[in-house]
Amino acid sequence: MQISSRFTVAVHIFACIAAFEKDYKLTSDFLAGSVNVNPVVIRRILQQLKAANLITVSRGGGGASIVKPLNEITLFDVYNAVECVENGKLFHFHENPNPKCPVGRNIHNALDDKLHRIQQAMENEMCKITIFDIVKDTQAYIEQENK
Amino acid sequence: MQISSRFTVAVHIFACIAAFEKDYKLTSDFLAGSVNVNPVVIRRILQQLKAANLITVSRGGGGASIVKPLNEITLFDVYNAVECVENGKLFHFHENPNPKCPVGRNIHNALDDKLHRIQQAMENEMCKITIFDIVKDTQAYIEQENK
DNA sequence: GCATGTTGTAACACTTTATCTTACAACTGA
DNA sequence: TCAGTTGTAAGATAAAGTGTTACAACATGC
Repeated sequence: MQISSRFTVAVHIFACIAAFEKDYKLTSDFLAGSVNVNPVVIRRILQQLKAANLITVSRGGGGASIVKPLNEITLFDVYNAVECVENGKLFHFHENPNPKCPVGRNIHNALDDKLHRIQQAMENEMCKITIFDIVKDTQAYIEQENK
Repeated sequence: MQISSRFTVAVHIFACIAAFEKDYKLTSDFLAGSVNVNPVVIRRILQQLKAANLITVSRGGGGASIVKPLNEITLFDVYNAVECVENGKLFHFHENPNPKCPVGRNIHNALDDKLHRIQQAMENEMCKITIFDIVKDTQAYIEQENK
């Protein structure tokens, strides 16, 4: 199964805030319009990003804003914030290998470190990419349109 | 969401075949006993591994066997064979960003290559690990038990 | 203080996917 | 021919993702 679209939606939200914070109030309705999902979906993700100390959301008044420099927020931070995988484990290991079978009771030992290495490789790459990179490239594509 | 347990089950199957092929006939029932799932689940995975030319399954007679040297089968081969993600895309991108919004119509452009890099990092690591590594380590753990 | 707009969150519906299970025809080797 | 096994369909169940409605809590401007 794929990694939940919450992740790409969250990145989209950051890109929107960065692009429009000077000109608009970034309400869940506004963001929902750009992402094209229900505002409640946006609010739920905003809550997760807020819990991870990546953004603030103004109750009552409305609007979200980013609390750190864009180049200090990595895709891994966002990925973690929106909890795309259970317990941080990318792979779902079959639950009950047979302990009476020599292979069954040792497959976890033999495989776990390798699965972990694979996951690490992915997460390392996520750490290398920041929201700033996304915002910069998005702007570049937008400017390219205006030529 | 996590990557389907079909993947770890498939690896478990390889470990079993390698460990027991001299002493037992590797039927779906036997494998199901070690993995601790329904034999039909095993058969379906065996079909996928067979379609990827990694194993053969004897109809009628029964039993599965591996068709290549263990060190020529990577975890990536297995992962691909059991189709853990749709269209080979690890990330589920939200379907309909708003084309009327500058960010909405460019977020795909700005993000796709980065998601691809992340996926590549993971797949590269998978390519580095072979079934031989798993089998070897499993045997090591089994021998350790007998001390 | 009140009206207005917004957030935070619960509740529920719907869809999709994974996983499990039963059943049985097709096949193979003894 | 028989016994054991595979291949596969069909349906059950469970879990997660996603969409939607509703509404209390809250902040701000007037």
